[in-house]
Amino acid sequence: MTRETARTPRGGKGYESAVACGPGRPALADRPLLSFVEAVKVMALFKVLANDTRIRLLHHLVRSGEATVTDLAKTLGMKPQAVSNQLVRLSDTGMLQSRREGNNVFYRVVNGCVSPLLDLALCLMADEGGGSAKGCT
Amino acid sequence: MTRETARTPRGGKGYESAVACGPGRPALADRPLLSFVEAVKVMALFKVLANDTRIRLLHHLVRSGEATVTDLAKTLGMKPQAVSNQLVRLSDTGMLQSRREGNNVFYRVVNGCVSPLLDLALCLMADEGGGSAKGCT
DNA sequence: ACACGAATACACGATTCCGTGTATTCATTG
DNA sequence: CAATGAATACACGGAATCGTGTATTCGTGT
Repeated sequence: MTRETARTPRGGKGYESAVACGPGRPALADRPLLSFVEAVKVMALFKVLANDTRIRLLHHLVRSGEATVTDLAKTLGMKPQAVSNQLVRLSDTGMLQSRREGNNVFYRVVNGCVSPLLDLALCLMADEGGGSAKGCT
Repeated sequence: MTRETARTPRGGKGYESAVACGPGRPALADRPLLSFVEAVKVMALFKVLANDTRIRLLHHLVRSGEATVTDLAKTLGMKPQAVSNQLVRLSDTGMLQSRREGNNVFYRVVNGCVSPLLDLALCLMADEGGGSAKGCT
């Protein structure tokens, strides 16, 4: 309780959420502090994204719309087993969905948050290397 | 229960980036496929976020603007060593910045992407638990 | 100089994760 | 039915991660 000043007029204090995520969602800064279980949930989400293979899979799927396991395996230069493992993992989070057509299984992105999230990540990544004026918005 | 209809009118093909991340940035779907090193960089970023302690630290800092190590440690109910470790880790990515005042060290968020990223994560998390209509945008 | 608290640095034990290799299931074709 | 190819299930070895405990640095006050 030394200095409560600062109070940083950063964007998003009193605003609504920057991302259009349903109507009337309060801004992040106005939400009550994340509970432990909420934090664990968010952690689980980021944990799924914390893997270069899964990131490349997601980006390829965002670009192509749909792809089979072998197609993805060839594109990434990996074995189908490894790719399938990661695809299952991505499906468990609700980001992906599979569709069987004959002998092949097509995967596609079914959650609209995935693309913005990747975009924002690239954004933040660019800022790191950038100079002083950080912040994407 | 494979929903085969769909054919998903994937948003963001030909658009600019959904996140205002500098002018003229192409949409994610229009970018060339992520190279290996790019994917590794993004992975490193998500890896830092893939921890409940760091997430709660970030959220608390987004809310309070600035806080000391002991303050954060008390808020999270953890030892100062653990909190300091995670704060250093967050600082290495350029999300946080430290400022010394007397005996205490204040940390604060210095990258504008952090808040939207957390917001979007909560968003996606809500969708998972939600029913059928997935997608935040 | 000395003591005290805040913050950090470092090594250790337990846990988790990822790709590989092997085996199994599913669908098509001869 | 046998055979092939696609996809998945499962256990294994190597690597990374996290909080703890101990020791050290930094700043202040007596």
